[in-house]
Amino acid sequence: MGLRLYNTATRSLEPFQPLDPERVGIYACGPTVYGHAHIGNFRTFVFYDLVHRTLEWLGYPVHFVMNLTDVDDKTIAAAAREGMTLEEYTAPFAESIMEEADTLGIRRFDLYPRATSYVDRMIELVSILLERGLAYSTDDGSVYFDISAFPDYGKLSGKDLEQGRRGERVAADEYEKEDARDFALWKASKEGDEAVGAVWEAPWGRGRPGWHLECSAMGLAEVGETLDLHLGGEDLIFPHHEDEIAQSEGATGKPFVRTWLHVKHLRVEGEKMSKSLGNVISVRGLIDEGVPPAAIRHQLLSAHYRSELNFTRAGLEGSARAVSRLLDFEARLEEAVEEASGDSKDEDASTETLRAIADRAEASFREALADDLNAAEALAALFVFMREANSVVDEASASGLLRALEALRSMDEVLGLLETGRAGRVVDPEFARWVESRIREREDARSERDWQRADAIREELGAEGVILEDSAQGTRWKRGTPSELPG
RNA sequence: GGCGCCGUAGCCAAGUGGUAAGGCAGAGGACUGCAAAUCCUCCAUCGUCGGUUCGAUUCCGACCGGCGCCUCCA
Repeated sequence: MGLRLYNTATRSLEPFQPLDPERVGIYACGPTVYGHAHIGNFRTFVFYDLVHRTLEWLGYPVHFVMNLTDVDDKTIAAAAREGMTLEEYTAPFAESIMEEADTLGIRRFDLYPRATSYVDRMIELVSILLERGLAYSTDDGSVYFDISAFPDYGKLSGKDLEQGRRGERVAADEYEKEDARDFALWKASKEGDEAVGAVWEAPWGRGRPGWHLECSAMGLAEVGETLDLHLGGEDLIFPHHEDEIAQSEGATGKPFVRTWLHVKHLRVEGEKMSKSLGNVISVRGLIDEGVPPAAIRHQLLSAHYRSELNFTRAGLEGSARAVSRLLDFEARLEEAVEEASGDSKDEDASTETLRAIADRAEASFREALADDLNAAEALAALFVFMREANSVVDEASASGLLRALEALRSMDEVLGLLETGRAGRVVDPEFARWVESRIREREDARSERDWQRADAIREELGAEGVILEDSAQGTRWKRGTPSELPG
């Protein structure tokens, strides 16, 4: 079955059909870099990552662009408060967001354009819209989009245009809009703007671009006149994306976006995350507390992107355990492959069974993703695979085990849990040498059946975060996640 | 008020017109010197009330409860 996606514009599942199969063009609304990103932002970014990885996994050549908004009211205000230019103020935030994204296993997209680098394009767009009579400038040098000239306005969000009555309350408005629903393409400069360098020369006056304009400019410039996919948080449907459509289509005369994908907001411990509730969670904070990044990623992937996700502490612990099992599973397969290739086990029934298990798992995994990127169901397929494979690992031959390992890693190309989780188990070599020497001492004690000494060493290692696993092939060790450690 | 979404086991969370995936937690068992890891077994009738249907958790309606957008918040 081919990929099907839920298109916000049509409110239905549609088969995915890129305009150009050689280059799938995707634009995602990125963060405003005026502060640290929170876990809600990262639900969205992890979703972008899921789209990115899934399409590539399915074989599509993807061109994926996510913008960074480095000029808007809040950014200007914050920069002014700090006495900095926009550039100086936003740079560190952009950097920290990228770092955290890396930590969560969000693969780099192809391009991260910044709004301030595309102002020329925005001015061009406004000129075209003015020429075409879709926009008007006002005495103060601002420019507004004339909604009444764009009949499709409201189609994406399903707004009833007759709701806001034309002309009403315009007099009371601080701007000189002709219609309360018109939106700014260009804002005439104010003193604050000058101080932080948020001012550009345009034919109709000095000022700065309106927020919605940047995404049209960057999308058109870096992806094309018609995007295959445009992604964003659910809150952007109106007015941001509605306005993007009006500007872009008004300027090009072509459909701007074929499929709109919107991700739902998350909740924290069952409540809306908000500054007033004081429950805004930062990824940086979680990581500093010792929460494994892979656990965060797991929880963010555990619910379908169009449903609300409840981000909780308890869930984080559960996710840490789940990821840990996945890592154990990979390690177990690797070890088994090594052993099996040693004693050249023959192909047998259990090998065939393992191959069948892997095939079936990949098939249901693929089906889940193809069905509107159902990551929760894909995860279920992976865990069923893990249970079934674990039960035959000891009997299978090297070729069967390799097939299982290949399937596991293939699925992780999309989920990115192993690759993210492995980073948490890296230890420095000196520590590893110490652990191994303690394990050898414990082996001596065990061979003398000195259980007390053996257990004492295990406890000593446990205090350092090391978990031991005795098996017929010797003792394995791993570094445990906080939730697995005593205390 | 307008548009829309959700209510599945202790927690998280998929899904289907024909008696409900997966994860975490929990109970019992196998394995183990003891553990760990792993495996096996157990643990829900799907907010309430009606309707349609041979049959509904899944469709329709009402109600109760929670939530989103409608103001440059992902």
